[in-house]
Amino acid sequence: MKHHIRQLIAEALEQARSAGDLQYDSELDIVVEKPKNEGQGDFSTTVALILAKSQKKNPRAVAESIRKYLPSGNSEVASVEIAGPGFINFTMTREFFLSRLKDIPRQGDRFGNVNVGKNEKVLLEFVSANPTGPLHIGHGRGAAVGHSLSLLLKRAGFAVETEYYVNDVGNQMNNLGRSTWLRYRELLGEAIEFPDDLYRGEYVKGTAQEIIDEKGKEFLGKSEEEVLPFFRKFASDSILNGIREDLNVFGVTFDRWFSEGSLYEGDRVAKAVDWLKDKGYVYEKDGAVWLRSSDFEDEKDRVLVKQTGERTYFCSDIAYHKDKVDRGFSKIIDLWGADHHGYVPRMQAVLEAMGYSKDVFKVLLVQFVTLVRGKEKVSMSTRSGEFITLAEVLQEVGVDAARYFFLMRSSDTHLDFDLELAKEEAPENPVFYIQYAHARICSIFRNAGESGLTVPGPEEVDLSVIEEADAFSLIQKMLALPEVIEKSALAFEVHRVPHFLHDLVSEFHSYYAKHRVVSEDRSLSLARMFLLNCVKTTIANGLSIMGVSAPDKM
RNA sequence: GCGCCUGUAGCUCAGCUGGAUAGAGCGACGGACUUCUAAUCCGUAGGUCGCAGGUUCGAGUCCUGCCAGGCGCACCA
Repeated sequence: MKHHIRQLIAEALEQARSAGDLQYDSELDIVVEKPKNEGQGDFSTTVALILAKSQKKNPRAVAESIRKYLPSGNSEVASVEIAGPGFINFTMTREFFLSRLKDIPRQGDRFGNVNVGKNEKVLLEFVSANPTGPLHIGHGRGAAVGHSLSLLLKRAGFAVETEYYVNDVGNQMNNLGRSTWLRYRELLGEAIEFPDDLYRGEYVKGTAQEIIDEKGKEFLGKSEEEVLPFFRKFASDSILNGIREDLNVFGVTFDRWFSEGSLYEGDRVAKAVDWLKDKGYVYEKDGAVWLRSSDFEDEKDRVLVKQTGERTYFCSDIAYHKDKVDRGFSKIIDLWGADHHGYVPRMQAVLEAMGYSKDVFKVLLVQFVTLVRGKEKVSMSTRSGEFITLAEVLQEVGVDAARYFFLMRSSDTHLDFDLELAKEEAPENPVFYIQYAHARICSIFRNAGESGLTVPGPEEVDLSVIEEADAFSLIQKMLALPEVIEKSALAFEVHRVPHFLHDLVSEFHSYYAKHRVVSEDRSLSLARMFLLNCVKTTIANGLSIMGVSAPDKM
């Protein structure tokens, strides 16, 4: 919608320039926005204010020379006015909004989609929690944000693929196997002193019990070397399955589960290192192999191969990201927990060392989640292995509330997740507030159906009977969805979607309270049903980005 | 000590690439159900946008310094 206005302005500017009224050469960024206050029109632009300086004229005069070339008094633009220091305000006709409103049912569940992505291949990696324990609440936020971001980017026209990187090699896997082995023996009656540096969580006992159930005591008496491969594999498989299950329940799926171990097949890790070596970014020192990451923005060089000959995690991560690039993605997005932010510069350095421009690779950091119950903080201590799992939260508050709460704040602020509020089926709970609007509209339609009324199609409906100002405000709000999707996708900011929905729904509830939809006036009833059907579609599309259901009945 | 994120109403947070009079929810207070779902609506109160400078026609938004909180600063993953 704003694009349309922007187009009008661009044309007027061009005419003003060729007529010699204005001189400028650079591409102008034309900002169109919706004025906050009554009486300032439906759209407004600041181009005149921005141009004024280079024109060495006062902004109002610049505005006037633009306005000369702007259409007005036609079927779309009712009037164009200059206000304040030099704003150009557009007032649109009702027909303009009503005809655009009809696009909503025509587009249905595609309404809101845009094509700023131009089908660009994007790889979005998120969660990627190590298979050494169940997903906790922090992973939940990453999962919700990542998955919704992928849905958002798709709606914005990007060709997105999602991926979970499974860190299934390395010392941590041995530790997990060892932990399980110890618990196994403990459960079978042995007295065990459990070391601090192993995984102490309860779930390890669960895994050990599974082994007992399946295999009985057959490992007892054997050496650790003998049994470790089995325990390691069994435990990580079991945990990874659990993670998959939790994510399924949460409605989060991935296009690909990428195994770190698979990088070692065919020596892909070594090849990636060699490749960087050829470019002169790798050297040996103190018996270790280093990447000269300080040539880029990293503060120091990083070890790729330890003195022991083992490769670091960073090393396989290089191979992994090289693989991503090799697969033809022109945009690579990683979603990490904020505690990994120190890792960003070195990964950035890798991509640059590989010769890619900085904006190919983007790390999005998701800040921590604090669980609260009303006023009380729910304490979590990772050290003891006692943390709140995602599964527990889902059990308590449900998928919809959890997804909404994870998404409603900007990812780079800490999130207070109020369990008490999330599970409340009350107006204070924003998820229910929005879902209720959808259900309410469905309910109105059911009711109208009893009077023989069904929602009319865009070709048959007569919208001229809609005159209320708040209906037009509602319409403008709905028609903003494409812009919301475009902007939040380009900024990678999913939280704008729930904010948009909350605003929209609030206008709907208010409209509902003031105007009766189904009345004796048949054509007015039909027109309003059409309007509400558009609201319903807009809500449903917004909720679908968040992975929150849009119920017909509550 | 260095780096990243954050500081906006009592609480939790929006504020889109700087734009017209800083917004919402919760909480508080006061109203509205014989009427399509009151899981809703309407109204009132509540702010030196952490502090101090700077940039400019204009700053919550950009720059510098300081203060406070969170998180990092491994030949761990």
